[in-house]
Amino acid sequence: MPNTTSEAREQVLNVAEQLFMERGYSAVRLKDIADALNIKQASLYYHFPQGKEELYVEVLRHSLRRHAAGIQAALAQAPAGDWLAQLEAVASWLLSQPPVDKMSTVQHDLPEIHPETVHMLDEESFAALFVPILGIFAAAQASGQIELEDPDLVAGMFLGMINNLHMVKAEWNPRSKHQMAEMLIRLLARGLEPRPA
Amino acid sequence: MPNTTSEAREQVLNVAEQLFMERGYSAVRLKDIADALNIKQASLYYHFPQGKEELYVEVLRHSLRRHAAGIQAALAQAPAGDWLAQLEAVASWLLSQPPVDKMSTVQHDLPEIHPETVHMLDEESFAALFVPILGIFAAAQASGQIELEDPDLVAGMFLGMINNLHMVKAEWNPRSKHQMAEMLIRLLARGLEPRPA
DNA sequence: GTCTATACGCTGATAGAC
DNA sequence: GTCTATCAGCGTATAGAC
Repeated sequence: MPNTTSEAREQVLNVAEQLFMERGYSAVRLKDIADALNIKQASLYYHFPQGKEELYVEVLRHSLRRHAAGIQAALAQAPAGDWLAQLEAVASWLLSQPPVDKMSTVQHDLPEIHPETVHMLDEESFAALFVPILGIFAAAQASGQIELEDPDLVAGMFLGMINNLHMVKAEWNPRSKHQMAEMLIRLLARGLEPRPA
Repeated sequence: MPNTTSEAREQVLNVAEQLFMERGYSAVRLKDIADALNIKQASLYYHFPQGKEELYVEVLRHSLRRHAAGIQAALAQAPAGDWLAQLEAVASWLLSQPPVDKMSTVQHDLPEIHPETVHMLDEESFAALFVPILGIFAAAQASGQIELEDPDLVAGMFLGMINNLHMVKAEWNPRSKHQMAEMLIRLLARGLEPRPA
């Protein structure tokens, strides 16, 4: 019975995720994925009978599920109420993973995908990525630790900012991505500090 | 004599830029570009005899030249020494243009392009986009208006931040991109404010 | 400058053996 | 689960007329 969880299928998803995320949907050939797995292109159809599009969508869902769990875990491990530590924990998780550029992915690649599917992915990525981040800022604001006009905007910027770090080549900046994330978060924190009227 | 500046060629570049920037190199078919111009696919080879890759590279160079000029113009028009106004002017320019995601473009699409060409584009985008922004921050820092540890990092973040705004769908956030840019810049400015030890 | 016609390689996909 | 064999369709590119 295909289409269920299995060792081999999992491997396909992981390898495919790597490739799709770094090159985008249309630039990745099924042969590339098969080669990376040392199997033949046609063998992929055992796991994903509907072909490339199904594989891609499953990759995205797989990735989003992992991110939802990873971000929750990062938050659980960070001191409750410490929004700065929480942001850093989430950033650290995001940097440990292949890039998940919600927007870039969704807008570059998904024109080629069925619109209903796109909508579903939109909602899943919203729940997995955006909502938890937004929660951090909202809580910090509610407790008066920060002042911000538009939590949605800042949450989106945060995600984008961290994601951009994935693309910074080592030659551009000598620091590690984690160091850069930390500096940017510190900068953000300064900007959000409450201040006397 | 092809390969030179001409009305038709310019049109091709503009239409192709739009498509390449929103879908990425491999997802755009020469037929898509031709259709948008109401000409036939093969006709593109009159202007770009080397084919798709040449067209793409010329699109990028064309775009970078326009950005270099546009950013300079934006800076010239902003009050000298007013780094905030300068950032806003640059942001406004960038938002008026099709996206130029230096990094996303360079890393998604350019695997399929000759490496030497990639290097050249790297340098051109560095000079056209990064250097002017960096200049703003460096000058502001030199004159003591801001305090920042890593100007390169902040300049890169600024570019990425503005570019991300291109992908924010209207349903996500009711504000205009310019409003969002203004808010983000204000936030950044707060974070960079010098403060007493 | 743009067209028609066409060649050709590549890619996604199917069928069926092991 | 993975393989070989095969194919239809698409996308790039070329040749040459207008």
